Amino acid sequence: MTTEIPKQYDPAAAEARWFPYWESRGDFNANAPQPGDPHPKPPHVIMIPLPNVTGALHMGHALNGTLQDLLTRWRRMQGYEALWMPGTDHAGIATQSVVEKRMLEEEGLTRHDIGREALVQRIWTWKDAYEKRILSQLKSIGASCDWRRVRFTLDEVCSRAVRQTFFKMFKDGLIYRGKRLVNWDTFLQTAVADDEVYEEEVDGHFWTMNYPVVNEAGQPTGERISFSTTRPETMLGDTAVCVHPTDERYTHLIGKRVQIPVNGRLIPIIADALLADKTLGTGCVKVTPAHDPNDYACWTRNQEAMGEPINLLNSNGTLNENGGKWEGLDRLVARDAVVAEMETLGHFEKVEDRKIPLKHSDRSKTPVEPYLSEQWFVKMETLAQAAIDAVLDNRVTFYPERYRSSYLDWLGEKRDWCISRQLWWGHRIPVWSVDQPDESSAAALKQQLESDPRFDRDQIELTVHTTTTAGGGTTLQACLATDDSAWITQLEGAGFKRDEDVLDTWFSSALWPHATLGWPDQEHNPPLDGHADASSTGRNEVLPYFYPGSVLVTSRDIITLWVARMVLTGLYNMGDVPFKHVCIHPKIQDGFGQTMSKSKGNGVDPIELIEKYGCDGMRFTIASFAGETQDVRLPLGYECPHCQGIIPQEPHHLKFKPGKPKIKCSKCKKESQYATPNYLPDEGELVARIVIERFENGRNFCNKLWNAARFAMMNLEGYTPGVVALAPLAPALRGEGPGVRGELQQGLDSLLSTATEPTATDGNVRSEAGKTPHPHPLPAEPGRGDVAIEDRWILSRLATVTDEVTSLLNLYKFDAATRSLRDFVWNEFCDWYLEMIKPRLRDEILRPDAQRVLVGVLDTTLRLLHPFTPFITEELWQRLKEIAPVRGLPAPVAATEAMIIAPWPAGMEDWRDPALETRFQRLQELIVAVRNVRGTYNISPAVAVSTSVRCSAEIASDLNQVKPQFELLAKATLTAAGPEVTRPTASASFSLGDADGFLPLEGLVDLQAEVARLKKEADKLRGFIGGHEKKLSNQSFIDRAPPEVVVEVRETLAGLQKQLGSLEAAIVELSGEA
RNA sequence: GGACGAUUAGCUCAGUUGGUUAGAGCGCCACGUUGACAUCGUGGAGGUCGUUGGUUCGAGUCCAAUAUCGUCCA
Repeated sequence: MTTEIPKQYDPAAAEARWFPYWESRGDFNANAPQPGDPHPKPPHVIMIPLPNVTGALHMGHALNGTLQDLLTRWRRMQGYEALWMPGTDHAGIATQSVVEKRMLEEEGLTRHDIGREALVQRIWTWKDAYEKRILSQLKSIGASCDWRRVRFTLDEVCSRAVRQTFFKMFKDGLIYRGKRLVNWDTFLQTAVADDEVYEEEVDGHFWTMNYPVVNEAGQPTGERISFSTTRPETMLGDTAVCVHPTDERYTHLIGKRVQIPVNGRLIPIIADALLADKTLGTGCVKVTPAHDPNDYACWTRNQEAMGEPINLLNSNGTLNENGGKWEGLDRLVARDAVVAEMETLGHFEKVEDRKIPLKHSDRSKTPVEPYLSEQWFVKMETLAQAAIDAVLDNRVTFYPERYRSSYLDWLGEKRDWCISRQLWWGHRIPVWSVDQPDESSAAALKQQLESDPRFDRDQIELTVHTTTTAGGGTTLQACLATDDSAWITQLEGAGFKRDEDVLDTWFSSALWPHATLGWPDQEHNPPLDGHADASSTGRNEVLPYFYPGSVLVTSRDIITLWVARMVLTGLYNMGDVPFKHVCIHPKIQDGFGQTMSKSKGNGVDPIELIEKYGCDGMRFTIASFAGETQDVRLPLGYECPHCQGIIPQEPHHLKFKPGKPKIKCSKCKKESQYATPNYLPDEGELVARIVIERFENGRNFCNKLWNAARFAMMNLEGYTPGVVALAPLAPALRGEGPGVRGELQQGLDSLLSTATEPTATDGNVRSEAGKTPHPHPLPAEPGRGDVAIEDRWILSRLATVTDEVTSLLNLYKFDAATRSLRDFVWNEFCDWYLEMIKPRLRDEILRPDAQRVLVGVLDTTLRLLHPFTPFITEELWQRLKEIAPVRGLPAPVAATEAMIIAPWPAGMEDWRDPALETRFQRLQELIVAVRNVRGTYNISPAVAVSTSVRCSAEIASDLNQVKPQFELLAKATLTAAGPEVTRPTASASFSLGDADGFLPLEGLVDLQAEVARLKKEADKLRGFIGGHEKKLSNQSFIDRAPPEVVVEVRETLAGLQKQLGSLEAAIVELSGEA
C-alpha cells in the first residue's frame, strides 16, 4: 500500500471518487430529529443565496459557495445537524430578456409574435438547462448541500408560499395599487428595470424660456421667471416651478403663480431645497412630476401645492389628451412645435447645443421615457420597522459589523415596495378586477359576492379600489389564495380579469428561508427529490426544527434587495428572523478591479480553475482571500497552447464583437483562440486557457499536504496503536510501572475489544449520550524524562492552531484561518516536525511512539483541514484508515468511517505550553543561524562543518536532547554546548544574545570576509541599540510609558548589547584589531 | 450629492486594544535533486506603510484635511 502513493496529488481522481461516496452515504442529508429522540442534535442551517438561472456561475459564486460549504462541513463535524439548502431563482426580467434576445437574434421573433404561453414555455426550457448546469457547477466545488431539497422559486412549493404571502398581505391591507414612475420603452411598450437601462450621451439642446408671473386674479404682473430645459414639450405637464427657499432672487415670488403660455394653465411657484440649485442656470426649474424622477420626488414632498401629476404620454410615445392641440404627435415632433409656439408668444430666450446623458433601453436601444404607471405596492411602514428592530436588538447580527448601517439606512426610508413587473416570466399577480361605474355599485357587487354561501374568507378577499387621478375609475378587486379555486371561473364569468403583471423576483426570494422548509404547509414535511417525505407524521417537523436559520452568507450588493426583505417577510410570516448571522464576504473582481459578472463578459467559470488547480486548491485559495476589508482582485492570464507561456489579460481581450478572436503569445509569437464566456472555440482548435497564478498557492499547499501524509504513511510500517503519554519511553516499553500510560493503555485495550466506531471525543456539541471523558492531559513538565521535545512542541502548536481556527471560523474570518493552517502545516509540521522525527523513525526503540504521535498529529490536522479541502482530506483519511485505523492522542480510538463525519478537534487546551514553545524557538534560531553561515559562504552541503555553542546549561540541555535532529537540520555536527565553550581559532561565529555559535571554517572561508560580515552585523546592531538608548534617555518616556514597556525596552537593550559584545569580541579575535 | 471601504515590498494582500528591528504568498538572486514533496528545500535582496498636518513618551495603527480607486444608495 505505502509504495503505491503517487508523488503528486491527483485532484480529479479524488473528486470523482469522494463526492459520489458522500452522496451515496447520505452524508449531506439533514433531517429533523425523530420524534422522541432524547438527545436531538442542534441544527445548523444555511440557505444558499439562490443563483439565478440566467447564466452559469462564475468565481464570485465559487467564493460564496466555498464559504457556505466550509461552514456546513465544519458545523457537521462539530456535531450539528447541518443543513445547506440548495436552489435557484427564476430572476424575472434577466431571464426573460435573455431568452427574448436570443429568440430575436436567432429567429427574428418577439414575444408578441409567439404569445405569453409559448414564451413562458421557452423560458422553462432555458431554465432547465441552466439549472442543471448551475447545480453541477456547485457540486464540482464540493457543495455538501442536501440535494434532496433543491427548490426553484417558481416550483409548486415556493409558489404556494408566494400565493399565501400575497393573500395574507392583501387581506391585511398591506398591498395597494398606485402610481409610479418607471423607465418606459416606447418602442417595445414595456417598462424596463433600472438594471436594464444604460446611459448614453446624445446631441441635444438646452433651451431657456420663461413663464409670466400672475396675480391672484390670474393677470400678468409683468414679472417673468426663467428656467432652462432639454425637453420643452414637458411644460404641458408642468405642475409647478421651483426655486431654492433661500434664493433671494425669488423669495418674494414663493407662493405666487405663473401661467404656462402654451396652454394657459396656472401653476404655483414653490420652494424646494432638494430640487432647486441656486448655483445652476437661472436657479429656477420647472416641475413635471409625471415625466421626471427628480420632479416626481419633489411632488411627493409638495403634493398639496402641486395637485396631481399630469401624464402627457400614450404608451407609444405620442402625446395624449393632455397635450392639447398637439395630441397624437410624437413627443419629439411636439417638442419643436412647443418651442416654436413659445417663441411666437415671446417667452423664448435662448438655445444652446449640448451633450445630454440619456437613458436608453438595453432591449430596444431607444431612449426610455420616465412614465407614470399603475403598479402594485407593499406598504413598508410596519414591516420595515420590525426588520429594523430585529437588527437593533441583535436578533440579527452582521459580520463585519459595518454593513449593519447599509441595512438600517435603507430600511429607515421605509419606501413602499413596488412588487409588480410588466413581464410574463414570474408569479402572476393573483388579483382579478372588474371596472365599476362608481363606489356604491362596486360595494354592492362586493356584498353580493360575499353573501354567496360558498364564499370563503380564507380563500378570497375583495376590495374596492378608486383611482384618484383624472381619468381613473373604480374597480372591484378580488385576491385569490390559490389557483385551483372554483372562484376563478365564477369571477371571470362576471367580467373580472386577471392582472397581467407578475411579481418582482425578490418577492419570492424574500420567502426563501421559510418557503423552502415547506411553509405554509404545517401538515407535511417538504418533499424530498420531488416526492412526499415518507417520514411525515401529520406535522411539518422540518420547518420548526430548521427555522430560524443560522447564517446567511452573501455579498454586500444585495443587503437591501434581499437580506432586508428576507428578514421582513420572515418576521411577517413566521414571527421570527430567518437567520441569526449575516456574513458579508468580498466581491470577486477581474485583474482591472471590475466586479466579475456575466454581463461584463469577465466571468471566469470555476470549473476551468478546478480542472487546472484542483477543487481543493481552488477552495483553499479563494477562502484565503475572504477577509473583512478588501475585494478580491484576480489578475488572469491565458496559457499559450503552443509554448505554455502566460499571456496576461489586457482590457481589450474582454471587448470584442462576436466572432473568433485570437490572442498572440509574446513568447513564441504564435496566435491561438482564447477562452471567453462569449463564444465556444472551434472544434479541434488549440485554445489558450484561462489561468490565474494566485491559485497555484492552494494547489501547491495541497501537494505539500499530500507529500507530508505520504511521508507519514511510508513511515508507518509496523505501526501499532498505543497510548502516548510522553512518559519516559524506554521503561514504558519494557512494561515497567503502569503510571498514567498504563491506565490509558488499559482503557485502549477494552476499547479495541469492544468498539468499532468511536463515541464523541471532543468539546463540540455532541449529544449527552455521545460524551466520553475528557482526554487525559499530556504530562508536559520539563525534565520528566527523555521525551522528545519536538512532540510536545508540535502538540502545543496543534492545540494553539485548533483554538485559533475554531475562533476565527466563529467570526467568519476565513482568510486568517487559512493562513493559520497553512503556516502550521507547512512551516511547522513539514519544515520542522517531520524533519526532526526522521532520526527517531529510523530507531527501532523510538519508532513506535514517534509513529503514534505522528499519526495522531496528522489525524487532527486532516480534521482541521477538511472543511477547507474536503477531497484531499477524505482521500488521505481513507488511505490512513488502511494503515492506522486506530489512532489519536493521547489514547487512540477507531477512526470514523469517513472524513466528512469525523469530529472537529477540540479539548486540547492542556497540551499548550508557551514556555516550551519559547525553548523550542531558541533551538530553531540556533539552527537557522548555522544555516545562515553556510548560506553566506556558499558552503556546499557536501562539506562537513562542526559547531560549538556557548550558552546556559539549560539551553545546552535542550540542545543535547535534540543533537541528532540539530545535526540533520543544521547540517553540522555539534561538538560542544555549554557555558564553558570557548571560541576556536579562525572560526565564523554568530550571536543570539543568550547563545553564541562558532564554526571553525579554516580553509573554507576568507577570514577578511568574515570580519567584514561581522562588522556589518555589528553596525546594524549599533543602529538598533542607538534607538533603544535614545528612548531610555527620554525622561518623559520613563515617566509616562507603562512600566512594563520600559522594562521590556531595557531588557531588549541589554540583550542587544550582549550580542554586540560577542560580535565585537569575535571581530577582535579574527582581525587582531581593537 | 450621501454612505462605506481601500491606498503597506515589483505583483496580490495580512498587520488584533498605539509599544522591541513592519509580515506572508508569488516574482527576483544564489545554492541545492541528501530516501515525503522541484507543485520542493536552504539562504538572500527588496518597503521613510498615498500626501499634509495634528494628538501622544511613542503612530502603519488614533484624529483632521487632501488625492486616487472601488462599491452601494440617491
